[in-house]
Amino acid sequence: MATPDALPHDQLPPALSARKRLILKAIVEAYIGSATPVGSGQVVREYVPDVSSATVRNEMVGLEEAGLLTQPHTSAGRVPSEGGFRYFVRQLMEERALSRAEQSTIRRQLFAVQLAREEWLDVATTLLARVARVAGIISAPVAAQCRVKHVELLAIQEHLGLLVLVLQEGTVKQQLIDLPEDTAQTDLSAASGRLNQRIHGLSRSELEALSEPTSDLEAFIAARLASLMAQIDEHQRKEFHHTGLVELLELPEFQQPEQARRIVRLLEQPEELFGLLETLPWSEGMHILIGARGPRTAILEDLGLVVSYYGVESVAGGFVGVLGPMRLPYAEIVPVVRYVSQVMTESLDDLLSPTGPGAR
Amino acid sequence: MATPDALPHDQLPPALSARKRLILKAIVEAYIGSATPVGSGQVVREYVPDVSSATVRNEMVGLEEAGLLTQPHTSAGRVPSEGGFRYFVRQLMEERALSRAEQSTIRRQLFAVQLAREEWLDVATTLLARVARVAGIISAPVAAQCRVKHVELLAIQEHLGLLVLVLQEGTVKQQLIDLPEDTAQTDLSAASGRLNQRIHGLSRSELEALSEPTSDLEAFIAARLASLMAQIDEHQRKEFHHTGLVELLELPEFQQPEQARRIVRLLEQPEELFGLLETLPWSEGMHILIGARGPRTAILEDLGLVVSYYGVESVAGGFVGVLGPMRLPYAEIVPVVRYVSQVMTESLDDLLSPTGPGAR
DNA sequence: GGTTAGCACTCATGGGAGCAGAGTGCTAAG
DNA sequence: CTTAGCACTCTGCTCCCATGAGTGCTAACC
Repeated sequence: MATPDALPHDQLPPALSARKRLILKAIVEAYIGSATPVGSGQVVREYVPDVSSATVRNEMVGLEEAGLLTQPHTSAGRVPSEGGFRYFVRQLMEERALSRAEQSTIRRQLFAVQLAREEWLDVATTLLARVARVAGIISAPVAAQCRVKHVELLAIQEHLGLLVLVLQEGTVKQQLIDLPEDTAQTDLSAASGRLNQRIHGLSRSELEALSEPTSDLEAFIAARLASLMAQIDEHQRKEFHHTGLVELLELPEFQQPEQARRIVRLLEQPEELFGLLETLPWSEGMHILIGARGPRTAILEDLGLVVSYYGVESVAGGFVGVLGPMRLPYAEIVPVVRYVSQVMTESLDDLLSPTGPGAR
Repeated sequence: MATPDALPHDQLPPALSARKRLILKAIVEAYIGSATPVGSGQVVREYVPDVSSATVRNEMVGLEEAGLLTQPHTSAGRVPSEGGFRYFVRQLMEERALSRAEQSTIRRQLFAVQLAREEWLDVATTLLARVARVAGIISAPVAAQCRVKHVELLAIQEHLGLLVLVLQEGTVKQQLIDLPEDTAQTDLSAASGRLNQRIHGLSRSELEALSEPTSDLEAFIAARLASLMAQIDEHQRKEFHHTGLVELLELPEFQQPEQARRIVRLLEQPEELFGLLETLPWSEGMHILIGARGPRTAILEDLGLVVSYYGVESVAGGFVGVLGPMRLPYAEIVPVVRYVSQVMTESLDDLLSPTGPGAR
């Protein structure tokens, strides 16, 4: 099957006259605001008062031939096509700069939960939701191999122990395990203490490759630890948070039950979304995906996705961003997503640095 | 404001002839299956072949006068009213018994995650979703005060410690905290060891009332512990899981965007649902709420809710159940919800008993 | 040559009118 | 008390038409 993932007009955007660009920008902005087709009259009235509607109409014909606009039917106004939105995002959009106040709000909230890493993604999503207003907000950690920072085994009851694992990025996981025989807490502490000195910073596979266990108990702990880490690596890739679904369903594009179900499915059963995110190169940071362009992005038909990678590759990280209708207010959202991911990366760096967060 | 929470015909259900009951049962069952009004012809054809449709019509007039049926319009069939559904659930429904196989599936899955208490509610919801087919499934832990089983403080870095708290019902919570000064792990272990002997089984408020700390460090740990427990008590009441939203949105009753939004809101922003659940007396176990009957249950208009309490009052517990359209297949769902909550209670009992789960 | 006024054309939308079908309520007979 | 028969009611559907928004084209204008 051919993969039309890159259309020619997208690699080399068509050169447009200044006025065509102005009109396209006007139409996209108007459409983002209203979700209704934009007519030549409206463009003149609200955006380009110094030409006539007939001129605008002539230009619109050109824009339509360039594949940037479409007409739902003959006597409706114009709607930006996928290509039109992409052109807008790349060439026309003027990103709104974040104010000092907005920046510090974001920064404050994300650093506030730095010690409660488990709630981090929830905070990030609600933060995005508040700033970006209407939109489905997603955040998902990326499946990097987790690495040990510290491990401890506590005896809770006879035969019952609690394995506590602190990961390098600051999250803590634990699991109740059956203890092999009556084991004193002191033995457990000693064994895990010795183990700690050897496994700091190791991933699951490295842990398993570790040789020469000093004692049976140590080997036992290491085995349980490896199993827990395998679970985490497996489970982490499935963690996914979202907010704003209710607001999303109030938008006109989701009044048709079919469309509503599509976006609910995407957010509630995010496997497909994960599959898509995995294909994005991390290095580029920001990604703006608009509509379907091939089998992989078929799920994004009529939708827009603004995501950014955060974190440190191969240690800890993931995606945060906004999913919504194709007519997202990109000029507002892009800077917010960029800044949030940036602060999240900083915060992670902070925690991963040897001095720890107390050193700030 | 008057609270019409109890209508007369609900306290004392009207006495109906055997045939009326038969016909009502037929109509409710047919409507649960099809979501379309049921005509006299259909009743005769599919449920009561030994009378004529005219007879059924005559009986239906009586049922309508009793408030158990309604007519969407003159020439449509009958639809059960809220009262009709309630009557059905109380008097007519024959609960489908769970097979051995179903019981053991439920039991196996819930006990399988006994050691990973954090995933418990997710397992419960997906379990219910699978058995109950189409419906929004909820599970929410009830805000009981959490009680200490064991506490441990680990030094992770200079100035940075990890407070690990095992709660009596088997869940584990942890928090990174700043350590007061350079403290050796041995000091921490000793202090938390001493503390453990005194705080076993205490709730937050009891912990705070605890007198005579043996050392500064011990007092410090106790204070941080109390703060963490306060957070848990606060946060736990907000935990809420659900599944099956996508399937729910495919039902005919949720094709109108307005109705779809209502149920999505209920599941995504469950505060209102919590408010309702809190008013239910725990002692009764099973609750079947049908439609709106007063200010409190206004959110349930056109909806049906089957929930059961699980757990041990004032220690740990919550609600599991099914939320969906009013025409839920109650005869299928009620036994499943009952059994699931029963097994969850057992599993909790098991864990709370002094011997622990290993003793099974 | 680009721009604009003028105008015919197209097409979605919304309001009846007419029709078929389902289901009822009533009446009178069994 | 039950039931066959029948008139009646109401929805859903289709067809039709008027309305209006917005276009595309042409010819005049600067």
